[in-house]
Amino acid sequence: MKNANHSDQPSFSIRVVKEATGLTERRIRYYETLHLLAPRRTQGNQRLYTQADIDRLKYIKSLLDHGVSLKEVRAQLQQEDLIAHDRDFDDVERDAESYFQGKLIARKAEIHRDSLYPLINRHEIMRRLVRDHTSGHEDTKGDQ
DNA sequence: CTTCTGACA
DNA sequence: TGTCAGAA
Repeated sequence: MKNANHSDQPSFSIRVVKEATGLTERRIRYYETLHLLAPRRTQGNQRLYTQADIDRLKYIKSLLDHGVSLKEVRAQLQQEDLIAHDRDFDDVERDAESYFQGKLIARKAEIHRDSLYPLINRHEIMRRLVRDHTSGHEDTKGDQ
C-alpha cells in the first residue's frame, strides 16, 4: 500500500517495508526503538515510511548480515548522519554566510572535533560495506 | 483486516 | 526475536 501525500514524499506501510526489506515487523519496530530511524506517523499513529527509510533498513540489514553488531551499526549510521548533516551545514553556511558565518563555522568545527572522524574507517569491513552501499548496492541475504 | 504497544518465553 | 493480547 503506497500512499502519495499532498506535498510530501511517497509513504509506505510497515507491511510494504517488511516485504521490501525482508525484515520482520518486529525487527523494523525494534530498530526504531534504538533510534536507527524515525518514520512519521499518521493521525492514527500508524508508521509512514519513506523510500529513504527503506534504503536505510536495507543498509542496516546488510551490515548485520555481514556480522556487524547493532552497536556498530548504530555508530556507523550516526557518523553518516553527521556527515550528511555537515553537508547540509555547508549549504546553509553558503546561504547565510553574510549573517551567521562565524557561528556556523564554529558549530561545524565542533561537530568535527567531537564525533565526526573518530569512528570513520575504524573497521575494514565497515569501510568495504560503506563503499558498497554508497555505490548503490543492496544486500538481501536472510538472517534470523 | 492492518497496525500499535507492552509483555513474556 | 517470536508471538500473543487488547485496543485503535
